[in-house]
Amino acid sequence: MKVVSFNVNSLRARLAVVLGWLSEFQPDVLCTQETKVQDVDFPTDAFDEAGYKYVFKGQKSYNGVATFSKGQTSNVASGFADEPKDEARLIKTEINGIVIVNSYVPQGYSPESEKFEYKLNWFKRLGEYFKKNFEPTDPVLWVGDFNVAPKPIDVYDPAALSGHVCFHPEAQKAMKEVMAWGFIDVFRKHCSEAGQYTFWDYRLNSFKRNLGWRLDHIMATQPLAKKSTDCYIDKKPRLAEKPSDHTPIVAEFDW
Amino acid sequence: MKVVSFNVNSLRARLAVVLGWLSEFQPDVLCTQETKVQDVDFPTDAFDEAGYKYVFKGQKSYNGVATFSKGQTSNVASGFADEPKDEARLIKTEINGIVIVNSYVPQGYSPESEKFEYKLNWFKRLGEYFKKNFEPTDPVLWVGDFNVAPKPIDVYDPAALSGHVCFHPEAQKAMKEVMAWGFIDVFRKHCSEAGQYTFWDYRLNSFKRNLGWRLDHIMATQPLAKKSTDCYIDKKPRLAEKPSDHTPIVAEFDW
DNA sequence: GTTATGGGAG
DNA sequence: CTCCCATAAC
Repeated sequence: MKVVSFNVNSLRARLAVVLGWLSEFQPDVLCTQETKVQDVDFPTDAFDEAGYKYVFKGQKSYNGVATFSKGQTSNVASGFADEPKDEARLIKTEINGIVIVNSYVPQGYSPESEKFEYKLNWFKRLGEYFKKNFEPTDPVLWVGDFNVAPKPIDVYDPAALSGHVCFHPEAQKAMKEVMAWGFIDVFRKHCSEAGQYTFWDYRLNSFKRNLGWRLDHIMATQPLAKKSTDCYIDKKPRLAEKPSDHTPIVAEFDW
Repeated sequence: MKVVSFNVNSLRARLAVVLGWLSEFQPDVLCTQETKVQDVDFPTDAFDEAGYKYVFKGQKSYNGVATFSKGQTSNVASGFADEPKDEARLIKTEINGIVIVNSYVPQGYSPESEKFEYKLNWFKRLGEYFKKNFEPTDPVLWVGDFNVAPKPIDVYDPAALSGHVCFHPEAQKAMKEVMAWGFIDVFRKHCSEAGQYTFWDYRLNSFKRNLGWRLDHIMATQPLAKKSTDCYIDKKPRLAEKPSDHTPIVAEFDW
């Protein structure tokens, strides 16, 4: 079973890239973030033709998540139960006996801002969400753009980026506390290399110089993690005609 | 010798269409209007690669003209000599012994507006320009988007469009007075059919219903007109991925 | 840089 | 419907 996370930076602007990549890569599950499309405008037809099921939660201009799958989806829910008016950043579904939580964690703007507080709190709420709804012994995947590079090895220049909202001790701690419930970093199970990134700023020619960040993750509970056979970042979509600033991360499971 | 006029409605937005069409059609001269690009941003590299020379006069957002050619250009001049601060609507060059005046005549907004006065006056100044600089016995081409359909046969519904700035007796008269100096309508020399248009409004599905206007013209002085062998409108670019609202008009000369 | 928006223009 | 712009977010 092949599961992917990909921040598409507008699903409609990236439609050709996403469809081409789906067709070539044939993942079982594709979790996308920053779809930037309202539900009413979601391009369902294109994915019907591609033979994928979909669940989505979007809003105008910003955020938005969508999960595509070959197999049937069930028990779909979006956002946190207590906060129906939240931004479109979380969608849960069950596919093939696995709970898949697709999340677009707030970026946080600056460490002094309210948005950063919102980010830290969002992680906290997500931690409570897992505790309340699942057990670490369940097959659960937490997937998406976390807007956090967990360790110095996960950014191109830890010294220069020190204190950035996506490489900030408090953000790292907030993420770690969610992890502590029972998640394993599937990528780091398979690869301990430096220089492995999923995001490059559009500016500065950062992709060509590999000035990147590892912000997109596939986390699995123990029963799933022990069945993972591979995890890798696919940089091909970043070389497409209209690349996103993120690139897909792929995990494979014996499931 | 193949000469073309094409209002591209943004040269940069239409770059792929224009390059593809150039490569397929191989005209000797291509006059474009509404390039909507400042000279500093002109996409010279793409046309260098395509093997075309270019002369251009542009401005931000609106108007702009560019003439492309396989052969060498000389004696380039833009605008009217007396009005250096005019909009970028006229560029003259000489190619292969022919004077080529590429013009984007003001649209005129509404018959009551100052812009319509400007349009009528622009034709008048152009008439004086020809009188002052050339003889009707010279090989001169006046080419471009004139924003005038000269006769009822040149619009899809003369009754409904009566009084429109592009089908207005005063605009038609102003254009006719420039013609009277010594120009022949090369298209009408070869084709007297109705329903032959070069412009369709993006709205209303007008292209599919052929609700068009013949606004783009290739006019020639006698020595050139008598050597014209064909003149036709090529609707293929209007079927491209990103069509302009205009389509090219092509003239061929034994020259 | 690249996406989005809304307003102005045709 | 398709451009342009300015602004905002990342």
